[in-house]
Amino acid sequence: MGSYGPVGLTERRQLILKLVIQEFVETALPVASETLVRKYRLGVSSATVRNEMAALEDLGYLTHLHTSAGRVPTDAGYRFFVENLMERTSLSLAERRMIRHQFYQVRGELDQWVHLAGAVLARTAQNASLVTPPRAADLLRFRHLDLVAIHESMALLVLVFHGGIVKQQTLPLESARSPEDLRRIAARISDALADLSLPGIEDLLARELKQIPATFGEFERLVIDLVMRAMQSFEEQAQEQIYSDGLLEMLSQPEFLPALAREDAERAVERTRHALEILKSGRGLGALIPQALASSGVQVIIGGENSTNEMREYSVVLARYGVDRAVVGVLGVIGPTRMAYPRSISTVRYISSVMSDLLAELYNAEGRSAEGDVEPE
Amino acid sequence: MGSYGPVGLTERRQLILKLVIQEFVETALPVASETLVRKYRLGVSSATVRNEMAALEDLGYLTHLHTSAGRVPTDAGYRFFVENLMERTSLSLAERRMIRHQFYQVRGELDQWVHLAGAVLARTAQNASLVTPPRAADLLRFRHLDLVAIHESMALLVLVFHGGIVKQQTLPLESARSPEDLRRIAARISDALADLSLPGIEDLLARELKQIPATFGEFERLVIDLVMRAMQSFEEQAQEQIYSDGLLEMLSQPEFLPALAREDAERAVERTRHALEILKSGRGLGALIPQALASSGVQVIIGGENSTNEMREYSVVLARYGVDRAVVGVLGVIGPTRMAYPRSISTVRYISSVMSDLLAELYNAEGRSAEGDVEPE
DNA sequence: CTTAGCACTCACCATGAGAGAGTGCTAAGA
DNA sequence: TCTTAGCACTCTCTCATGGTGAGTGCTAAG
Repeated sequence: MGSYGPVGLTERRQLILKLVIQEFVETALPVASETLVRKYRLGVSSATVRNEMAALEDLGYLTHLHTSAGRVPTDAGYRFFVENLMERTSLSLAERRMIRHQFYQVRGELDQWVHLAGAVLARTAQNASLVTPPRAADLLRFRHLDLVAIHESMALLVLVFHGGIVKQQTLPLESARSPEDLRRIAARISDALADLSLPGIEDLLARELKQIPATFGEFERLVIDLVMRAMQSFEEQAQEQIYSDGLLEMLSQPEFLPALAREDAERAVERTRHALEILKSGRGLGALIPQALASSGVQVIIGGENSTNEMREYSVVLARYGVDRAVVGVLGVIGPTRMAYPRSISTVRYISSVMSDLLAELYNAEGRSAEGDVEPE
Repeated sequence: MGSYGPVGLTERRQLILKLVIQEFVETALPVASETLVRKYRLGVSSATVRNEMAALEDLGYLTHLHTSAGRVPTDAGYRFFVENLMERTSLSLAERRMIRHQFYQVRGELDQWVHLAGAVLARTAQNASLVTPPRAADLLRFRHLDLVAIHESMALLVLVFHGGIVKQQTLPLESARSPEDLRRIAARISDALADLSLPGIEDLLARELKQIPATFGEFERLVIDLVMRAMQSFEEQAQEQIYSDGLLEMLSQPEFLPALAREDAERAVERTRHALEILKSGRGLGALIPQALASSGVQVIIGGENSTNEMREYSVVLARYGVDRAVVGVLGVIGPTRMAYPRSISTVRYISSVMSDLLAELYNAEGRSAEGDVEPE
């Protein structure tokens, strides 16, 4: 009985904190001392539980909105729960199989991975999801380009970068050119720029300028210029790109449903708009991405721990995915602070590992999900 | 005074109907007889207006929710307004310039057009927008393919179809192949399949089978098979693809804001969820697309005119865009039946014409927006 | 055909009472 | 010293009530 936890909390208090959180996460209703005693056969009276709750409140782990309301966890309470009390679970075998299978079905279609990840995250964690597309770990590197004539005065420039990234761009033609001509030019430029990053291409051009018989003609220079501009703009917008899904799943949480939430229905509407704005604009989320890219492991940001005040009522569970030193991205779950953290965390961890495996195949390398302990199928 | 409108409505009744609709669209509040007299100096008493309103109600153009509430247009009322009363306006020159300019900035990036169209439609009409990507008018036609080695046992297959549609797909390699090898194979297949549709490719293969020295090796056959499968799945999912944007703009309409809408705030939440579901699932929208593709001109579907009951409270303004016999798509605006129809219609018409012009450049042809009367910049 | 006048209908709002849930405190018991 | 029964207290939620105001429908006179 006298055993103390990490922060001087008796075991019983830890148990009560844990139960309060579990109960609140499940019902979204403030939890009463009586409820705990009844539901979990605590073997003590509600008065005792009340005393313990009061202590937990003094310590900052719980609050209540008014005198006669049950207890609700604070951000600090959730934090303690996530770090010390929570049982680490995995997704069930059936769920993992199902998820693997879905990814297997689109394994050839690289551009579908991000969408699928977003959809699966959202459905599995019953919250909104965010996924950044896989990006070159350091600098974007050129792989290949192709020129396709559309008609006499217009061509399509197809760019392929490392990491399976494909971009398309139209290109006006001064004069008609034969397919063979275009093919030859494309091959020549592809070979010249192969595996170069943007600075690498700049170097190449600088060196090439000094040679008397110029390697590239005017048209080639135009194409290379377009390539560079595309790479430039791609790198600039790379950070901002956050794909998100599962708005509907998140809005099914009682926080957004006035029928269940006791408070005024207007609050629910405000929250909905707010959530929409956050997901659409990415404000408050953008700052989390570099942070998640820098650290390994699943990151949990709870409510007010967010840098922006806007995110005070939301928690975010993030992980990196990808292949080290080659291509990386971030994916995660966002929802109200009252979130099933164990499940969100295991979902994020698992999908991160699946995405990493997929990318590893592209790179012929070991996948590198955020956590070392990847669950195998 | 004795002049009669198309359906036996006196001119004064038509005027009153028009004013009720204008007023209701503006304020979202039921409009009272007194308000009309005061605001528009009708020169008659409110009692007279009430009599006229009662007549319009008998004719099915107006209703009111309860005895002591002002009048609200019915779907039939809106329909009559759109067909007979509404003044046809255009977007202002400044707006058109701005929009053209935005499209000009992404003119090279084909894949941005749809997003931009969605964003601009939504912002200009202050409602949600829907845009289907441009699709081949009849059958998808192959233009070109390219093979890029990623590593020894993996290649990227880049497919280019008519209409600037680009698809990517990974392709496992049985054995390592040199870039030249891949290039040669890609060129051979590209030439063989150029401009063919799916049935065309099937024909080609059937003919080719009869020749004793097979034109294509095993690997080539594999690639062609992938091409065919990609074309197949692309055509299958072509109809379903509806991009939508502007949810936030639509949710700014008073219908979704309990603060302004007098009714219960719960209704606002329900509506929000409902709108989300419609836009996300595309249920009720999918049916409208073929209809819009088939007819030229701006289509207006008002409330209950929608086939699905789900869409009873929404109106949709749609137009086709594209290049006849080559590539076409549909774009439009969706919002509550209480919608600024003239503005929505002119927005849809204008953006349809801009998109058509852009596509026409790709095709070296005349653009073909839904309406003949394209406003020039 | 128009309109002043007026009764009537309803939503809306503030008020207040009553019920119920849950706490905090106190004092007795182990 | 810890636990607990008992109880007062607090606060939300709900429901009923009556008053107010907006707006209509009707009637009868101009």
